[in-house]
Amino acid sequence: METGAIALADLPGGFDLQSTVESGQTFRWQREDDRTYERTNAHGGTHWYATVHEGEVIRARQCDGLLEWESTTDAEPMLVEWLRLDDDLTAVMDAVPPDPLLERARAAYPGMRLVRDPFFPCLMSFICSAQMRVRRIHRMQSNLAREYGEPIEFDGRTYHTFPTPEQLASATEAELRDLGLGYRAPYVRESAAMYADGAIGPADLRELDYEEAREALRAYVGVGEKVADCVLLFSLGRLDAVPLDTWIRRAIAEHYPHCDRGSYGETSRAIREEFGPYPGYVQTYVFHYLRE
DNA sequence: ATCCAGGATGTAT
DNA sequence: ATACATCATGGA
Repeated sequence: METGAIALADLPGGFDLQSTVESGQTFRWQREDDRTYERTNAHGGTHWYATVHEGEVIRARQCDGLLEWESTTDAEPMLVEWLRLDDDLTAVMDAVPPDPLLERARAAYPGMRLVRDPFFPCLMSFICSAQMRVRRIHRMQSNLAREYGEPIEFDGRTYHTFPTPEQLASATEAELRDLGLGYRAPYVRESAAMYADGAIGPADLRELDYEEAREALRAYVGVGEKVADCVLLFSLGRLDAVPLDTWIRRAIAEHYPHCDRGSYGETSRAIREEFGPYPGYVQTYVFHYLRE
């Protein structure tokens, strides 16, 4: 086992592990007490979380100004990438427009960062997210990993990789429905097969501008404008993407009715101007704030 | 029981 | 382009 710690005091804007990995951006981190996304009375902040990527297990917790980690490999570069520890969060926060709702949301979770999740698990997660509650989306991804991923032993516990596109494409619709995916089962199967078969991926998407990329992602089954925005924001680092989900639409109706332009595309443009130079960050703070 | 959840799809207009 | 019904499932 390799271990290490990242000093958080040096990070501009700080960091908060719990809100970052339990704010509905990523569904591949598991609390070691198996209570991820459950409402708890605990103060939070010192839980161990675990994730698996490319066959490597990483456990991390935040304690005394450190992000401590234990892993099958040197986890520091992965943590920096996945948790966007390279973002200047101070600059992001300073740029939040002086608006009551936005400032309340920003102040509610100091140190919360966007994530930079791997493309395929992110795509599958948000295909599953349609008309689902956050905790259930997380449960669905855990079910997929347990049933179709590869088990890895680490420090006396069994972890699972997220299934490869081929592994998910080989599942039957009935099997996926048994995991609680409901009508999203064929979407997951079909889109996994598409990606395994060479459909558009991160490298291609990086060459497109934001709205082109959003449109291109809709080629996947079960991916509309909103899910595409989630993948662009939480995986591809398009910080201008603003997923218009039920919570944000509610906020628009209540606080920014002038931004409701009828269509998704036009409302998106209007709200991106309202949210300032880092609209994706602001969206995620508002979402987490309203949902809690 | 009834309603709702990080919506997308197919169909009709 | 826009409006509408329909799609599973679990939790409150």
